[in-house]
Parts: sequence; C-alpha cells; structure tokens
Amino acid sequence: MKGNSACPVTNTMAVIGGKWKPIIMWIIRDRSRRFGEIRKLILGITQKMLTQQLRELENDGIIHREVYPVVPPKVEYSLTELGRTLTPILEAMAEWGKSEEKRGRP
Amino acid sequence: MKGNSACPVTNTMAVIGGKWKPIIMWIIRDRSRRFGEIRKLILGITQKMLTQQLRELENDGIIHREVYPVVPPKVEYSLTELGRTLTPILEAMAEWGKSEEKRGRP
DNA sequence: TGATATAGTATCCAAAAAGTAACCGTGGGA
DNA sequence: TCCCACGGTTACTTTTTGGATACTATATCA
Repeated sequence: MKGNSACPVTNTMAVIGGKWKPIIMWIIRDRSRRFGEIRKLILGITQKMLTQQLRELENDGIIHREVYPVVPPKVEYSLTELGRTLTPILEAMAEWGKSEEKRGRP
Repeated sequence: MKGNSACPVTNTMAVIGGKWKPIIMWIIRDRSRRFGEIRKLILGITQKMLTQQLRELENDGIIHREVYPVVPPKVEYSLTELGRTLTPILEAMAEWGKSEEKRGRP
C-alpha cells in the first residue's frame, strides 16, 4: 500500500491523485476498455503517460489488466473490486464538475 | 474558471487536483484556520507550497482569505460557499482512506 | 536596546514529472 | 515482399514542481 499518513484524505490522494487517474477510472467504471480506446477518449494524453498511469493503478490493485494473446495485441482494462469501491468518489467528482459547468455559463 | 474539458471529472481535477489541496480543504472544512495552524497540521508542506496552493484555491473561489490588520499579522482561511459544495468529495475521500487503512493492516 | 512572533516574498537550485520521437514484434492481407 | 495494427518500451529533452535560505514589516515584551 501507498498511503500511510495520519490523514485519510492524504492516503486516498496517494492512490487517485495522479493527473489522469480519475479520468481513466471514470472511463472504465462500467465496462472494460482497450488501451487504444482509452487513449482516444482522453484528449491530450500520450501513450507513455497512459501506460504509466495504468501500471500504477494496477500496482495499487485498482484496475485489472487482461492480455489476450492475439496479433495484433489486445489488452483490456477494468476496475477491480477494490477499484469499484472508489466509484463514490468518482461520482461525486463528476457531479461537481457538471454543476460547475452550469455555474460557469448560466 | 479553470476546467473546460468535455469530461466533468477532468474539470473537478483542475480545481482540486493539486498535491496538497484536498488536505487543505479538509482541514478548514469546519472552521477557519490561521496560516501557521494549517502549516503545522500538514506534515511536510513548506511555507512556499502552502502559500501557493492557498492562492490557487482562492483564485478558484474555493476558499476565503481574511486578513486582520494586526501585529504580528493574522490571516484566516475558510471555505467559501462554493468550496463547501466540494465537501461531499472530501468526505468520500476521507471515508475511503479510512477503510483502506483497515484493509492495509487487518 | 534588541529579541520575538506572524505571514508572507524573492531567489536560486535540485528533483520529478511530462512531452517527443524513434523503435519493437508478428500474423495477416495487398 | 512489404506494410499495417496494437500496445507497448526506451532514450532524450523540456517543463513543472518543490526545497532551502534569506529577507521583509512592526507592535510588543524583557
């Protein structure tokens, strides 16, 4: 495990605090997605960054990586059970982001 | 406003995504706190970083900065009304962090 | 007289994060 | 025969972030 500070918020940040991580989790929250699919959905992310963030989430036990031994390669990512326990946070974030949009241009 | 991506989660991350921001908000969530008080509560943050993050939160309308014209200086920070709309996210994060602690050492 | 407390700024340097571009393997199709 | 698809890896450069230190103002206290 990553976080071991006295503050629970800090511990959570250690896991989901990466620049792209919440968006990645949000995208695969309901069904598994292929690498290229995720990349197309996240504007501005590079292949390297996506790989890196996915690896970190995998190491933290948040997502599952399923490799299909076919050519060309096919890899699918999905939330683990532990990852799904984070969805309340993601939903709260999505809801706030939406209401903020409205506030921004009323 | 900062976030203008298509994704609401990304918009939220643009506001609370800083390394220390959630912890700062968490600390001042129930009552206003003085600068030095916050600094003592957040282990490892430097004065510069705290100032920087507070300024950004202030510019995004999340926190309010109240300066008392006394000597030595006294400045208090508190959540604005907009800032308080973020507390569901903070609470979800705190709760997850706490359950994760238990999972970590059962 | 001079130290103290508080909330900062300014400056410089180191470290970490992120971007860019090239390369890889391999089965199938043109 | 050669290129493409897909999901990477690697090396290199740039940008961002963070840290250390010194400096500020000024009323009060010893």
